[in-house]
Amino acid sequence: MELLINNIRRYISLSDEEAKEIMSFFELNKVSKKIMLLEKGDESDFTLFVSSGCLKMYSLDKDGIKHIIQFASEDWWISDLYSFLTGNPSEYYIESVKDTSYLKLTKEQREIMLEKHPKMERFFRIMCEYNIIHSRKRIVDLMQTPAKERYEKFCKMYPTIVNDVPLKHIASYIGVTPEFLSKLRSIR
Amino acid sequence: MELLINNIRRYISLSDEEAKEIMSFFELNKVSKKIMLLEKGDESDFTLFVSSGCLKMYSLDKDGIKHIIQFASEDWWISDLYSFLTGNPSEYYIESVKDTSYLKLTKEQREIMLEKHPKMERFFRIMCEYNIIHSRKRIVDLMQTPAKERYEKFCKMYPTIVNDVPLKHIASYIGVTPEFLSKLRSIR
DNA sequence: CGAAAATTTGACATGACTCAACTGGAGTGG
DNA sequence: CCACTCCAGTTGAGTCATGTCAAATTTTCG
Repeated sequence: MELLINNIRRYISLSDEEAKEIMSFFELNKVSKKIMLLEKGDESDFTLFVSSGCLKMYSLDKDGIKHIIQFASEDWWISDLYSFLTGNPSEYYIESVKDTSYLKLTKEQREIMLEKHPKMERFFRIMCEYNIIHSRKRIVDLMQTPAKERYEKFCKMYPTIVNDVPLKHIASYIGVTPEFLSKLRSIR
Repeated sequence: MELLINNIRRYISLSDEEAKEIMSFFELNKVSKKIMLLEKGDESDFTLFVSSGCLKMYSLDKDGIKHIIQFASEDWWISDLYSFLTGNPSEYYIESVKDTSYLKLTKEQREIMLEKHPKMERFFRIMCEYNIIHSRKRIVDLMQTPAKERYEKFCKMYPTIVNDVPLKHIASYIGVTPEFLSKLRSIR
């Protein structure tokens, strides 16, 4: 897919030849909405790149309440790195929010790819670095920003996702109950 | 320093020759407590590896309240990746909590090092991946774990740091006011 | 020892949650 | 195409976790 190659080229340069080879490590898949791609307890031996649609990753707490860790819509990567790296069973779930097509890179394929294309180490390194920046901002927000502002920020930052997912998912992502988010919205 | 080399060897293998060369990109520094290593507004063009002592990274909100993003004691890395990567002025502060010695790797030196030792791409990639895992756990905790438990987890996870820093810093890290943490502790 | 900082304590305020009831669409099946 | 169900979303009353502010106490350290 064009989209993936452009995504990679944002951080490193690739010849057309290389691009084609790299693509060959990925497998294209399509799912309809509400399909589980990863269940808690499974080993997450893959990383996904969403080419259209939207996925969500979440955990369930002891009361069975969902906490959304990440959305991934078009042009985003998503995986349970913990399980992916350590081989331990996953703590999280990954599920489609709408009809979605994605490219799948298995752990095994990634190792082979990194072996053959050490450039890609650089790509994944940089991608991770940006991910860390993002995670840190989110941590700071959870600590120092009131819920109402978190919601407004979310809407500004992810206008696409706001249209793709039900409100209660957004509530979960920003860390409040759906009822409370509803009240926040009505106040404005 | 031995410590740094062992830290790197946790993820990739290095010959003694390589280890020596890699060390040469770092600069050893020592500071006493309460010294600012990075101020908001500066460009953070370095990454630090703490070889003894303890550093903290924090943001200040509009009311001037500190929110600790990360501690780094012996054998930890710390940097404001955002500023380090983008060259934009930093949003954060880095300050020593006690007398500390650390190894400094500048952006420039890192680029040269990565050029000469592409292996290190792999090291930084893996380090970042583990960092992301950790950040995600912290996000989930902030969302789904009550403050008391967060405190208990912190004590278990970072017994060293508990002794190194005042309580109010821990309160800040787990995302509560010092007064409230104090009450939590007295309840037990 | 004495000043400054860290920690504790208490009274009170508030943001966010719980639970239950209600509303309004979006399917679904007859 | 209607009746029915099932969610998502809203609303309200009451509660709980955590914050605020101010003061008292303890610890740290020059």
